Amino acid sequence: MQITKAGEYGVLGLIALARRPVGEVVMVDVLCEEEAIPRSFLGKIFQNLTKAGVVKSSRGSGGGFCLSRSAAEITALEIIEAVEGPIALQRCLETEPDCEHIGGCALCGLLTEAQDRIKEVFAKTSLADLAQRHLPNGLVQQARDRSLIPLKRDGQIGEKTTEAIFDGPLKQV
Amino acid sequence: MQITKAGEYGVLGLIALARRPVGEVVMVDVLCEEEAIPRSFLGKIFQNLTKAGVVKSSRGSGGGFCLSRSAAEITALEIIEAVEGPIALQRCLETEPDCEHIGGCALCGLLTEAQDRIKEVFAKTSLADLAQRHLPNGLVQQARDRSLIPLKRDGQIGEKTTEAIFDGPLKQV
DNA sequence: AGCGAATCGGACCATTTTAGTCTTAAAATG
DNA sequence: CATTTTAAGACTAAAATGGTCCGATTCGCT
Repeated sequence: MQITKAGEYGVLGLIALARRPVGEVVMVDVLCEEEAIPRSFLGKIFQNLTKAGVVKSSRGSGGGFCLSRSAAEITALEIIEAVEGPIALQRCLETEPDCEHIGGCALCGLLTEAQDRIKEVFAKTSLADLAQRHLPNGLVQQARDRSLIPLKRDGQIGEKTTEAIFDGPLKQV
Repeated sequence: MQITKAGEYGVLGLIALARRPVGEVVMVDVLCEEEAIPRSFLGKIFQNLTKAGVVKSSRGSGGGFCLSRSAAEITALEIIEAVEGPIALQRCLETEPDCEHIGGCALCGLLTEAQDRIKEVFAKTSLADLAQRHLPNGLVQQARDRSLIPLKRDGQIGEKTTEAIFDGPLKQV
């Protein structure tokens, strides 16, 4: 009962993409650096996102990925299901439409309800929402290396600290 | 993002236990037959439920398991977490208390919310609720073997059919 | 046309988890 | 003390997870 790394990376990669102006084509390598994701893995994940119609890919020199729609029109549910397959807590609904227990199964009812709640949460959150409140993981890592952020924080990060992270000269990892 | 077989069997086994008068000691073998669960597997699962204080075990001849409390006081959340470990959609909260992304991670917020919703659903459902609306899997299987229920149903099972399943002579599988 | 840059698609691989089984030990009953 | 039942843990096969790697393809540029 966990989100997979693939799902996690997929969302993070898209957040990095969503930070740029719409339509800008970005290479996988760039996205990986920003969010500290293994390169070849994100490539594979983005293949699924392309098939699902979330991003558009262009090959060849100058190629890369861009969002196929505005970030506000892409939901977290869409992203996660594109990468991990449909969210299905119970198995019976996945393989066969009828539960083995023929309507007398209490578990199915319970799991269906839980599943619906999860989907609600994911469906109401857009990629734009996520991008807005996300601090790039790669930059955070770099900042930590340069001791701009303490490893164990005692308070919240203030505006100043955040600025410092973004303004400092970036060491490409 | 699925419930495990262990979790599923744990709930079903407890439902079977909850159908009896409180305090009655039942052997694993009996519960397995009723819900069509592999014997040795359910034994192991019930070990965890014992440790978690959901059931009490007694060894030796005449031994078995019984609920440690009334079924109304046991929640589905308690059962599932006892068997599968704590429900934690995101990993960062599991291993270390601080998210890697130091509060700037949009994913953590999203997953935490989804996780809270799941827990709500599971926490508000008691074992008594589940037992009430559950038709024993083993019996359903047997009934199907004897063609009391069509494999592909066209409608819902009526009262009559349900009665028939419970009243018929039971072939122990 | 040809070269290099870059993705696509799929094969491949190591590790972990899942879903069980089996065996030995320990406890309770008669 | 023999039988019955759980406890605990070792063991195993199969699937999922988390990647890597490489050849094919396609695009842009000269």
